[in-house]
Amino acid sequence: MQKINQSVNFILELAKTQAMLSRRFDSGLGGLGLSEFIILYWLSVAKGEKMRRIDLADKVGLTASGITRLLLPMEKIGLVKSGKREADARARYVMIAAGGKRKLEEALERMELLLKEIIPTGKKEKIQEFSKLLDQLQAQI
Amino acid sequence: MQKINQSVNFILELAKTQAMLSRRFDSGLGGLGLSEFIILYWLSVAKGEKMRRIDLADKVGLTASGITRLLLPMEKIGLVKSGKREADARARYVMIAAGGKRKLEEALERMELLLKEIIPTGKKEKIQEFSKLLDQLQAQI
DNA sequence: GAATTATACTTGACTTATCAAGTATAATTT
DNA sequence: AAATTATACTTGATAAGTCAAGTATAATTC
Repeated sequence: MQKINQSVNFILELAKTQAMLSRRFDSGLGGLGLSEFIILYWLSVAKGEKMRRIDLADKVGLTASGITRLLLPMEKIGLVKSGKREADARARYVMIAAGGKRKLEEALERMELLLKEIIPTGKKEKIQEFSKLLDQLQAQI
Repeated sequence: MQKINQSVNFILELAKTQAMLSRRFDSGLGGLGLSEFIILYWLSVAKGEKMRRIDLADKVGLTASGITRLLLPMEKIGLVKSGKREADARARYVMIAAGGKRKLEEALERMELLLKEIIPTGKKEKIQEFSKLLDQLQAQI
């Protein structure tokens, strides 16, 4: 099974990095899982601090079903709340709740600290460049 | 929750890309999940085509427990097989089985096709550079 | 060489997602 | 305006992992 394609190698690296990072963040964000963090972040920057579930799924990269499942316990413990949508009865808004804002702010600080240890200072520019590349890849998946 | 740190943004992009990619690969590799593919790949390039579970876990980026759980059904359907290790009775070898080799080869072809659609031809060099950076990040996690 | 500590692996209980199918509403076609 | 198709969301069944704790063996320390 000899020489490996560079693109395939990239997938291996990406998968490994993500597996390691999500484990690290799941246990280092003050009780917030990485996915919960990401959801709260997108809600916090959304116009009116609310989004349709489907748009949230799109931002996060998960399925609508996955979002439903993640939001359920988050709503139960007061991180988010739900609201109807007048214009379209199929959709429901999700909003970040007060508890979610507090948790997010705390988690953001912790994440920045962790990232300081993980990402070498000199690589900041490369990181930004790669974020753009990832964006382009997403468009093709 | 204003402006976002570039490193944090990178994490969001990475998580999203990985979520999208693994969904795509899970359903596009001829019945092999992405993690199964990765496991088979590492076994296929290992010296003697066998590895200790712990070394496999390290290569893949998952926990030993996760590897145990993944290998169980893979062994049952003939993708891998297990062997003892004479020198150390704590460890067990995993080996790629004939069925695993066939599946891997097929999956590798499919993945290369998918990646041709996803990764722009001009970005090959960037991708390689990115892989190296990911390697460096892993060392800090 | 006995006791301690470390390593390799597995297991129970649980979480985080997936897919396929179902429900309800909205938009489009005829 | 009735029928069809598309969208937004949820649900049942299941997969893919995690962590904490347990078992067995190996290595180290005293």
